[in-house]
Amino acid sequence: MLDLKFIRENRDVVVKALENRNHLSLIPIVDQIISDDNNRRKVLLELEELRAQRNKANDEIGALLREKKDAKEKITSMKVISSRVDTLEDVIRDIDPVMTGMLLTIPNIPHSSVPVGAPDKGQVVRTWGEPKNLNFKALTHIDLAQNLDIVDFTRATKIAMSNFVIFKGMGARLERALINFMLDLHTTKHGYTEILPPYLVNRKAMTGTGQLPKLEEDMYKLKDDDLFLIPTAEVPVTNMYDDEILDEDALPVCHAAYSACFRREAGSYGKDTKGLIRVHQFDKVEMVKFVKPETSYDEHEKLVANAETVLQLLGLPYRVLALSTQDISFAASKCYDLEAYAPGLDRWLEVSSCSNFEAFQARRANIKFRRKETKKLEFVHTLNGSGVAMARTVIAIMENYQQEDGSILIPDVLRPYMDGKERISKI
RNA sequence: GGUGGGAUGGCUGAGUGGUUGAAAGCGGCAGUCUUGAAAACUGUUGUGGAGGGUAACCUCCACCGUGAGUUCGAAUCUCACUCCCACCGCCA
Repeated sequence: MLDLKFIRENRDVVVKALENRNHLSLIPIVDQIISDDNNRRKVLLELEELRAQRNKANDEIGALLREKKDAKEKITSMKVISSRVDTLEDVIRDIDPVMTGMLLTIPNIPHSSVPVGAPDKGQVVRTWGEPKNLNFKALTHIDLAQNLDIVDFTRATKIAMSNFVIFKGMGARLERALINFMLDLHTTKHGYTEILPPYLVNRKAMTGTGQLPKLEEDMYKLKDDDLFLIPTAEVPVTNMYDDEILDEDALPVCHAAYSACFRREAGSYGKDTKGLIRVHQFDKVEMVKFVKPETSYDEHEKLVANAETVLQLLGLPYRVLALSTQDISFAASKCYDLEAYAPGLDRWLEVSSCSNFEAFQARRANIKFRRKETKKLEFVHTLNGSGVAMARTVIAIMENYQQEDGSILIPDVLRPYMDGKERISKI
């Protein structure tokens, strides 16, 4: 959520941001917010003036009654003012939820360093490693997995629906190894504290991080309880601290959380329907940071570096993309994607998304800290990034480490997590 | 699922219609004392908003779980909702 006062005083900046995001349809909403706000403040001025009168008169009535004097006349005249107060309060009461509703639909303002334009304006910031040159015909992870019997696509459909998967045998073991490897790395080497959060959260939490109200149709929802299956651990971990004031000395607060992630992927039917690319449930280790505003862009770079370390240790070639204004998410000011190369599919796969939300989420979720120097409360900046998302990383491992005989070598760093095994093969 | 109790400031906790933004204690901050610290003592200590001022700041309004209602006036009365706690039942 943007600060209302900021919108009021910086319409140009907000409009420019919407243009850069290609959300032109929201510009009239911004103007509506500004005019409603003007109207509201006008009403508020009169209302507060009347309430001041009323408070004063009430004190006098109280004093008269205490002295057992007659206050009838005063009470009668107050009835008039009170009824006017009621009327004005109704006006405010009608405007407020409408304004809040509109405010919640305005996306964050992209940082000045974000490339302006369509998704193809995103810039490759750097690449690491070389796409492997296999001297045989690379198979896709689908063929590899089926030949090795480590992922069962068809039975998952039987018990759930299409685009769910069952990991089996060494496939399940690989998944579990990756989770543990990533958590161990972030908690012991990168200074994150581990969190294992609930997978169901309430509407307030979903609104706090910005998934709601916009993306409700993308979420799995338990309508009897008004709870949602989390699309990412970002939601529970960020909202852990909603309505809290964090200790300045404790910042930055850094958490790493494994969770399953659930996405309906409504509207993406027909895209990436095969294999592990786009599934309704996948595992992910997420990194979340709460930081002082002046440090957030440095922390953002560190966050990306932490995610990159995962891919480097796994030996997966990848590239870092600075997303453009039309590609960054609703709540983000800036975002880097990490894409790992998958030789079987012959394409780059997004395995991590690292964003700086500045105060956008903190304002929604009301997460602050008190600055010792000024003794004032300020919103923290929040950041998060995948470190990294399992399913697609598994694709990259299978396809990059495949051997001509159809087996898959296990990356060195994972072997301690897999009984020291060197490869996944038939038998 | 059943029954009861509760929700007040950073925390504990008082307060049942009129100087209550809210007692008291703890904590925090500043000071006195001390070589330093502790103790003791003194002072201070909520948030959001509107308006005014270059600013330090000033004035006003709102906020005692949330929302509505009664009233000239609500932390206090009424209703609805949410959440929490305890016990019982069920259960990984």
